Amino acid sequence: MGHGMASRTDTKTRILDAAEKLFAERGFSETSLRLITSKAEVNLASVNYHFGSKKELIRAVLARYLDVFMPSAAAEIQRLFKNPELANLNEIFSSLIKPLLELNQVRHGGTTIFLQLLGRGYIESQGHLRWFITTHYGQYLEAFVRAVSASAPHIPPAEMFWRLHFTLGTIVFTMASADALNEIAAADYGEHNDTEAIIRKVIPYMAAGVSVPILAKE
Amino acid sequence: MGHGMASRTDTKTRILDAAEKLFAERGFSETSLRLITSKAEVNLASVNYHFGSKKELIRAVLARYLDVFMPSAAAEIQRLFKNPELANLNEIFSSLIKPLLELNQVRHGGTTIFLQLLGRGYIESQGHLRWFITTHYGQYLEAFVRAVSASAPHIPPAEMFWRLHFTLGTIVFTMASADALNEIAAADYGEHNDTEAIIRKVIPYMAAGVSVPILAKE
DNA sequence: GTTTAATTTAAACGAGTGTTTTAATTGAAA
DNA sequence: TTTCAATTAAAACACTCGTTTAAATTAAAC
Repeated sequence: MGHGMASRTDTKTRILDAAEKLFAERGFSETSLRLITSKAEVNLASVNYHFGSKKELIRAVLARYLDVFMPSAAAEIQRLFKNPELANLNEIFSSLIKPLLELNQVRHGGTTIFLQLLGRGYIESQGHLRWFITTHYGQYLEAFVRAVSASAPHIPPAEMFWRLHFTLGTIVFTMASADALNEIAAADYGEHNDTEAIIRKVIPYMAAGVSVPILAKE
Repeated sequence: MGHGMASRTDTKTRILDAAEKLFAERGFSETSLRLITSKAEVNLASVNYHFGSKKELIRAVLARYLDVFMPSAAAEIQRLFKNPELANLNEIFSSLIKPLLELNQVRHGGTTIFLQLLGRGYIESQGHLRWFITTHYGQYLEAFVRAVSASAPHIPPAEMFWRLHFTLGTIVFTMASADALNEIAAADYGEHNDTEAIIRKVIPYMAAGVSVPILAKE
């Protein structure tokens, strides 16, 4: 029963740390277990020993971020609605900035990595990560959707569903190519934006899109 | 020199038709040449014989659509600006609908396939497809950027750069996951949207985001 | 009808994948 | 110190992948 607790945790963490970086950079299926374990300086078989399979490793990588982000984000939303006057969309989206940037304290570059992982998870892996997220964190997602819907009551639920996924695509694609975009922006416009600056640029864009009135058909 | 022209063209077309469908559905790296050639009912080696490599097959699949879409889209933009009064953003984005839907006449389901391919191309394949598109079709892209900038003169170039990439992310992510989103929308809201319906939903979102005034910092 | 180049075919190649197995090592409990 | 389960390690397994090779087939040119 008693055994080397320290070394086991260490190996698991080394794997998770190496995996999340590589997954975010190159995607899940493009990242082999051999590359992960060599970067982590652990044995190849240790992934299957500690996590069971590659698929479960992917889930563990995502869960480590979601377990921090989701409750924090939910608390921010709740705090916002304690206020008597209704929050507007910009405020709701902006309330996610703090939980997102806190991920940088959890791990270096955590904010960018998390958003990139989220994007990869939704695009790759036909549905099984989407299912994992909605079943494990559905309560948080629903609370967020309710908050947004209350702030834009003129948008019907079905339309809001689509617009929130447009929003997901906007943020996820932007963060996935943030490094490349930043290089171009620096070269062409002399701009140097960190992750927070980009988030603050994208929020007005998303808020405007989500709340734009639906045009009557001609 | 003279040789079986009919059979060669037929084989190449069979490969392209099978490949574009599978690439759009499952992504490039998740689609094996063996799956493509079995669906196309041609020999495995014929891909390397006719296209050289899998990477060049991917480019050929995309080029077959871009060669139709890009000139058509450019013509629409140009036609829009022949009109004395300035076009608004909704009109500019909407002018791409016709060129997009024309792809359905080229091939069954062509519009969806093209947009999904575009999304896969920008997300997968780290940069080499992005490079292929900008170097081969850059003139068309620049004309489009000029048209959008003229319609939103209150947005400085650097900000417009970011917002157009937000827009790219929105459309690309949406189309890459269009099938999955449509399934959810059908189950949860009883909605059944075709590609045109989704395009018409996303355009107001993007137009509002691109043109939203920049807030003075507090 | 013969020649000749284009095309198709079947088979193999070499490298890479996730996973499993079996043995060695570790370190706290007895 | 012995015991024994947890962990690490090295190797092999059973695939799949894109690509190449070499022979067979096709059909147009002469």
